[in-house]
Amino acid sequence: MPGRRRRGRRCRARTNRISRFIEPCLLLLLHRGDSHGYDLVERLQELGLGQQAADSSVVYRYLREMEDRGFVDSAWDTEGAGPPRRVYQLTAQGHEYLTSWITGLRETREVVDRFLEAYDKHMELEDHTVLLAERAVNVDH
Amino acid sequence: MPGRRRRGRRCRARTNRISRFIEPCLLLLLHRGDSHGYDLVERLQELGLGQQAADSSVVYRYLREMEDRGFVDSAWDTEGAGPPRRVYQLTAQGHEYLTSWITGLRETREVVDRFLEAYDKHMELEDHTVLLAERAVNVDH
DNA sequence: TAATATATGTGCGAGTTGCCAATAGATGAG
DNA sequence: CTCATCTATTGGCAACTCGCACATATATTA
Repeated sequence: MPGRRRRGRRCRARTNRISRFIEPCLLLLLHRGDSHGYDLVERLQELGLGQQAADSSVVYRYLREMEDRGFVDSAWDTEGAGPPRRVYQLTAQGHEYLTSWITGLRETREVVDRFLEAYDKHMELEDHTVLLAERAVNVDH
Repeated sequence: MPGRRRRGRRCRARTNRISRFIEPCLLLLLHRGDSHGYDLVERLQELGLGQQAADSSVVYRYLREMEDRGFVDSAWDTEGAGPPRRVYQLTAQGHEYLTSWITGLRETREVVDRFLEAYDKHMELEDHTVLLAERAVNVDH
């Protein structure tokens, strides 16, 4: 038999597992109009991505990464109140990237749907079997 | 203005981003009946998680981790042909864990649904505006 | 005996992400 | 004026994830 094992219990992951989903959300918000990071953090909640607030550092990081990849442009806005804002604008490439995210999400939804259906069907069958078994017992007595 | 930036372009992630989804798939398969890793790798494809094969090392890793967490039990099967198999069996805790995964996935589906609807609605409105604008131009001329 | 299929496992390196701290301008209270 | 606070952006780190390549071992077949 292959190698032994049994390792120490690790502390469970605290990962959100949805934060990559922030990317298309940001792209959609920017498609509705130019905006800066701090504002986007707040507007992400309205989009309702699981009702929990997105971490701001994550949002800023995605914005910078997307700029590096050419999906958004940025410019400093020193007008208006408060410290200067870096205002982001969607590029043509960013728009394409958003549509590719959309197709990807539609596929994801189908995969999840298929899985949930498989689960429901399996559980239904099991219930049915259990019912039949119980009925059989009742008939026997 | 806060700190400078502009970092080197990184090579894009090759992560599947769905592989955590392997976990509930394995649990469902084990709910249908005891099985060993090599077999589960193949049956994962039938469950259709994006048509691409799951990496076997990932599957084995999840199985071991789930055993550490008490969601499955394992026993060596030296009967039958070929090298010995570690046969996994779902525990009561594993069953609970599966149902918690199911509720989580239903939520995920709703979040994705809401997002796709928001996208469609936004794009519809935009098309409409563009149509109106074009019509206005036609009327003007 | 050597190649192949079955079956399980380890190690590594690159990538991801939540949390916390640093920076800095604007604003309002005392 | 000075200090606290709000707005706004960014950097760093430690923990975790995951695909890939490889190691191991048994059974089957050529």
